[in-house]
Amino acid sequence: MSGRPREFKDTSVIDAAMDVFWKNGFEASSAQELCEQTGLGRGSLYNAFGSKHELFEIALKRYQEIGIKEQVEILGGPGLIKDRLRSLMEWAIQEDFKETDRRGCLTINSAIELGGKDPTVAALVDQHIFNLEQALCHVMALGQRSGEIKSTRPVLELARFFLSSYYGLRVLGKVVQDRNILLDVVEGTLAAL
Amino acid sequence: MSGRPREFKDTSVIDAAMDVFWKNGFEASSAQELCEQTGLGRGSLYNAFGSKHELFEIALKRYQEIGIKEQVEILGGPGLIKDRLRSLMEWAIQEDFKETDRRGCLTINSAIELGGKDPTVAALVDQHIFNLEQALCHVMALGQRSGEIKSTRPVLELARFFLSSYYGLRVLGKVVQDRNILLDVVEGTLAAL
DNA sequence: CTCATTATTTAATGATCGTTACAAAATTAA
DNA sequence: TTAATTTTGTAACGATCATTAAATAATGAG
Repeated sequence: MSGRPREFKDTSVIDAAMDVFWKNGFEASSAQELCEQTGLGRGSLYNAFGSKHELFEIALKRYQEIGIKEQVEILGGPGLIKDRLRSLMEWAIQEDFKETDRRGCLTINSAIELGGKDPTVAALVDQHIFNLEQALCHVMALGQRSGEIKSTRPVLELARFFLSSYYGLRVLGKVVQDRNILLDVVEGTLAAL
Repeated sequence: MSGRPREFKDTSVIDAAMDVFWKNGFEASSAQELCEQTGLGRGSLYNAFGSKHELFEIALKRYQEIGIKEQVEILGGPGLIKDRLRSLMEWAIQEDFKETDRRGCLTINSAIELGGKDPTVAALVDQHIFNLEQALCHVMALGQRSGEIKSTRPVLELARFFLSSYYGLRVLGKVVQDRNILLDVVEGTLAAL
């Protein structure tokens, strides 16, 4: 049965690969850089993960798991509903301005780069969007109940509307240098709820 | 002075190149496909445009010129302000669902793929965003004056907020298969103004 | 120890990448 | 017609692409 044991932890390799794809995108990430950053030889990497695309899928899944957890945590935190939604957007802004190379959101990056031609990636993103939509529905419902969020609109519409604005924010965060633009988006979005 | 005359129209070559970049993205567009779709030989293409990247910049500029013209035209059309804004979003949805391969918006695609690492492209996108923001400011001001748009918020904030939601819509249009999601975004956004 | 199994390392695969060199063709100026 | 200039077509450039083949190393089972 079991032969030579692996010399690496799957999780840390995937995290390293995730960073590479996050920084470069899928096409611009070479097997060489993947090997350098993960510390694996070519043979090991392909033996363990099959192909660049399969590794990408795994990395994207990991990113989404981490991301949805963080986001749900922010949305489920203490305080007013609108403050939680604000925290989510401010967290995104901080993410985008953290590093000089503007990595953005890997899910959105993947949706744009591959979503139109890669059904597997499209499905992954679609599912993630659904999960975020669900979490947002939950908070919107809470907000409506407490009177913090207007009840003139269905929660699903509110959730989807917020989601769209949030994703637009992350697109803008990729290129815009004037942070005030992003802050206006936050204020405008919250004022709409 | 002038030697052998060119056998092609610059505009049609740029349009063809634009389609290639739009469909594939920058990295995934090869010089070979560019030659095939433009009809030019490698020599001619490089002699005329210098490099793949320069050609891309030109194609992106052309796309933005056409796009901003269409968008301004929609925003400056007849009818209620909110109907014009709705038309803009519906136009985007129709664009995204027109073809099976979901090309999305070339400006956003470029922002995501290159914006974080390519200052030239980032500046191009930034400028385009500014132009759209200006156009939206103008319409928002009109709407406030006529009472169609709420006056409790500054026009710049409203414009930026709408822009963000609009860009988010285009991201969602890349992967989402349920058109109702996009329609909810439209309704939610308009209801917020 | 021996054997089967799995991982690692290294080198190499054919393909394709963006770009260029070069000669032939087509034009204008003299 | 000749010279200068620019475009075109073709062939090739070295580099890099993702992937794999093959040999070696390390483990557990019998």
